[in-house]
Amino acid sequence: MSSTARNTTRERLEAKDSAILDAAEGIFAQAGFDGAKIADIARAASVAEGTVYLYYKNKRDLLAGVIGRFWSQLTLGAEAAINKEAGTLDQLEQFGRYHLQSILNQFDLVSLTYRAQPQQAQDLDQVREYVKVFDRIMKQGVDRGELPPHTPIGHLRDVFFGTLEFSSRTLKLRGRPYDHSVVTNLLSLIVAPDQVTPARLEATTPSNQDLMQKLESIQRQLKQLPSAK
Amino acid sequence: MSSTARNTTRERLEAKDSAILDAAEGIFAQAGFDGAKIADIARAASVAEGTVYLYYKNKRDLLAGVIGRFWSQLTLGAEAAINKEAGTLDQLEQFGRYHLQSILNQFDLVSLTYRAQPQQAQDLDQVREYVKVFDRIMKQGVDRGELPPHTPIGHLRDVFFGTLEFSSRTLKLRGRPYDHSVVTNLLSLIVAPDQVTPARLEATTPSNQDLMQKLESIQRQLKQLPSAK
DNA sequence: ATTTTAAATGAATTGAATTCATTTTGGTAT
DNA sequence: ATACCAAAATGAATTCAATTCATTTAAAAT
Repeated sequence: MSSTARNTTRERLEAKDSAILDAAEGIFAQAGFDGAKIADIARAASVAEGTVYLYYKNKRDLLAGVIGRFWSQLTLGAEAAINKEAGTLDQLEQFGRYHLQSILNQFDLVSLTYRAQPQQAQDLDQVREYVKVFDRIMKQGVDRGELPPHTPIGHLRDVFFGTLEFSSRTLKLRGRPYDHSVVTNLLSLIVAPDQVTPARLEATTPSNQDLMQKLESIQRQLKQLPSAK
Repeated sequence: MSSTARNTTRERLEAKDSAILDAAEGIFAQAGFDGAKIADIARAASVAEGTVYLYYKNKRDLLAGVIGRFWSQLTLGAEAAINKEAGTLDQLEQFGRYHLQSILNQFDLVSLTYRAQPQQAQDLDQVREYVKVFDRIMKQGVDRGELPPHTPIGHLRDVFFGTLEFSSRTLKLRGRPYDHSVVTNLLSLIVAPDQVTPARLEATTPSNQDLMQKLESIQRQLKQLPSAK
């Protein structure tokens, strides 16, 4: 078996796998999990019913494959949509906008993500990867000194994704399209200092050490200025 | 047909309906939608399989019945958990705490609420009723002058429920129990500091806070300078 | 007590997921 | 080229559970 031959074989198999996922994605999104028939998926992928089971253990596993690929692609799209040079607030806005638009466009698929008890923990691996995009932006924001040192990233992550997911449901329910004010409003809660509130302050009350760090960070920035403006 | 007789008949039917819902709730929660077998539910409710279909058109409809009753009860529980005499922030905290605890305790049932494409719009009627509890608290807060006149209640509603739902998923995923800081943190985002009762403000406003805010504001201004960075 | 109507039953039907004995295909060695 | 083998694919047969329905049982009305 030559290496080239093996490659073409694998490519052929991957193409078929991909065809099955494409078909399944369409049918799942259109008919829901229960409504989707393996027979239909097989037909749409131009394979026999039995073939589907060579690639996926069962219907649930097939859905997991579709969902996993979907979130992987979403992660790639997000990386592309975010300007790494921009400031934290801008990056958050780009990500928030991208996220809300995406989950609205693919609402049916997203809804299938958390169908009752994801059997395998690793069913959500790709979702976790996606969520890390937010963590990275926030961490960078703290490192850059654009966010308070003790920003509760974990909590804010739940606020960010939770709010956008719930908002997408609300919009869908009312037959409304993408609404940028959802993102704006959310960001104002997450990053705007003017709206910082007592409990949040309590959670993030900076120590004198934090203040010193902040001053040093400002000092470093000042040094980069050619001249005082 | 005497009025007493009709009552006992109806009561008997309602008791049976209730028994079916009880059984279904337990089995759906334990086995998920697909895993739940009508045969098991019927056995648990001590009725024949066919009887289930006299009360509910099909399995999906039965689930809708379970979910509807669940959220109705949650609404009653919420009303009971909230002290109407208390201030807005306290009421929100009571509701937030109640909500998070409830959806954690009944996580499996809650997960079944938004299973792919709720067929009938009215499947979510009870959820809407529940959500109104939040609206009422907020509206009262605005009327009482405890919240700003233009508080975006609709947006904040999505933040409130979205965050708590997502947080509950996070906690479950990590095998963590109820965590009050989730509620505290959320409320700090939703309720602005100058609207909070003076006592609470005094208790939680440290002086370093102001310094930190000022420094951050200076830093943001620095970033705006053309030559910076 | 008899008739009528409603409720309940569970065996039979149906429909779709999954399996598996068989066939086809593609690669490798002779 | 041909024969051979293993991998891949097929789709008819099996299995499992939702749903239906002819029949029985219980309750209400007369």
